[in-house]
Amino acid sequence: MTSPASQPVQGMSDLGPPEIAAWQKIEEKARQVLSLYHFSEVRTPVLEHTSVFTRSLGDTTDVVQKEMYTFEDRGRRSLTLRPEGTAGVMRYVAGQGAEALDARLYYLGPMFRCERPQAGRKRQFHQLGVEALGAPSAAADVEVIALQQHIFSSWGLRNCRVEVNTRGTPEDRKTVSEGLVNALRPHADKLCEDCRRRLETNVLRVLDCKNPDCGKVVDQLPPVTSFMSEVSRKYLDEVMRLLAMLNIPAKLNPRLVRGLDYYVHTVWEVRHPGLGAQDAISGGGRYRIDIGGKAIDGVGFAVGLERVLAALEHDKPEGLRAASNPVAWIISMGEKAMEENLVLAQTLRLRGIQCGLDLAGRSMKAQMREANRSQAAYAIIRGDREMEAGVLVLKNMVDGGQEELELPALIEKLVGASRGEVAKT
RNA sequence: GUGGAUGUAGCUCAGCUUGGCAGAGCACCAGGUUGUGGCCCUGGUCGUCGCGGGUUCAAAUCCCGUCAUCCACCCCA
Repeated sequence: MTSPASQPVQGMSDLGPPEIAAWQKIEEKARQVLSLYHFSEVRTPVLEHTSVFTRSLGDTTDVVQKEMYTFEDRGRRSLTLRPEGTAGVMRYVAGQGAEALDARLYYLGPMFRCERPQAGRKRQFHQLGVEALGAPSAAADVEVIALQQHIFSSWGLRNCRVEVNTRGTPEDRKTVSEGLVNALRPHADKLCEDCRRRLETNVLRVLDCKNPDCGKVVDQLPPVTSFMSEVSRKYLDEVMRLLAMLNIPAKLNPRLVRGLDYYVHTVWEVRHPGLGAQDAISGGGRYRIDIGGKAIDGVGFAVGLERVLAALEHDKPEGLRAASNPVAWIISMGEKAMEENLVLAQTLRLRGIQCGLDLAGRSMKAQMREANRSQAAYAIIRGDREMEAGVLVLKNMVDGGQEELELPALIEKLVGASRGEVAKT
């Protein structure tokens, strides 16, 4: 069953017919909402020059340092399987004309990170990402957060809320980290081992340490925004005010930290309870990325689709798993009838009626059982007996009633039933 | 990268402590019902016990290695 040759690579998995229906459903719903907000899809390659990521994500981030699938191709170029979507989209935008600098784009596809797999963390996983380019404004950030929430509610996602924070301007970074280090150093003895290391490498990470002792120290600190410029504080206030105006339930979380270097001003994250340790289903923020000599401003977010599906499993999948059932299942008795029924199936399908049939010559009972399993609304029975009489038996699989019809009448009836099905959904 | 748990039929799992014929439920197939599904009854099929090696008269069971999955850390979507 699980010989190495029959398994996918570690942390990667197949999506078969049982799972795929839900995937297609959430993709379709997301696309509908995205078009309401006038966003267009972009598809960039899965493989990029490594520098695309090292430059925009930051050389020292964990994603770049220890999670990327990087290798040399035959021309000895360093290539990397994309660990996230923004960098590639920015490379694309930089190659376009100036008018692309206010594009509204989204992408959907597999991302790769070579981490130790666990629940909610695959080595190949899928993200839906949105990038709204253009000069910074709180209103633009809020519009994108509103879009995100709109997509979530189209999926029927409940029990999740947005946490918002700010990273300030690029100029703020230095004062923030100096300020934090100075404020924390006197309490270094109360911090965990990891946080003492973070004091030197990445102070911001001390803020969201899960260790309760570190939390106590952090709670005593002056707010991070106090190390920032007036501009940054105003920007954050504006974002919170507009979110309230749009009735978007968002919580200011001064301890929220986002890992990638390109973020400025607004950052946010969405968590879902009941997902275990990997509970962030979406993360985003405003960014400024320098690429190809251009500085690109934008705001965006990325949603982890595997985690969304896990969250939906937890909430209530209502409506998301409905696979389309055939309208009719055709049952044949005898070889001659089976051939005629193959023709019938083709006729029905060309008329847009979804149907199935058994071509293996199995017993009536077996074929009926299959019809039942397929959840078809009707069974059509035609054997040699019906062939002689020039009729077909149409059986209603719900109430069990059946009638004999000639071919044209049967087709018309099924066309009607098929339309009814479509109208209902 | 660190620490822990698990891997037996298509699925969910028992059996492992103390080595002795490979099991249950669900699913699937057939019959009960000569051409009528779902419910019920009866019967049946399906296993390199994750993989490789070792110990032993004998290994699903004990030992070593390996691969994979899960949980937590780290980090992230």
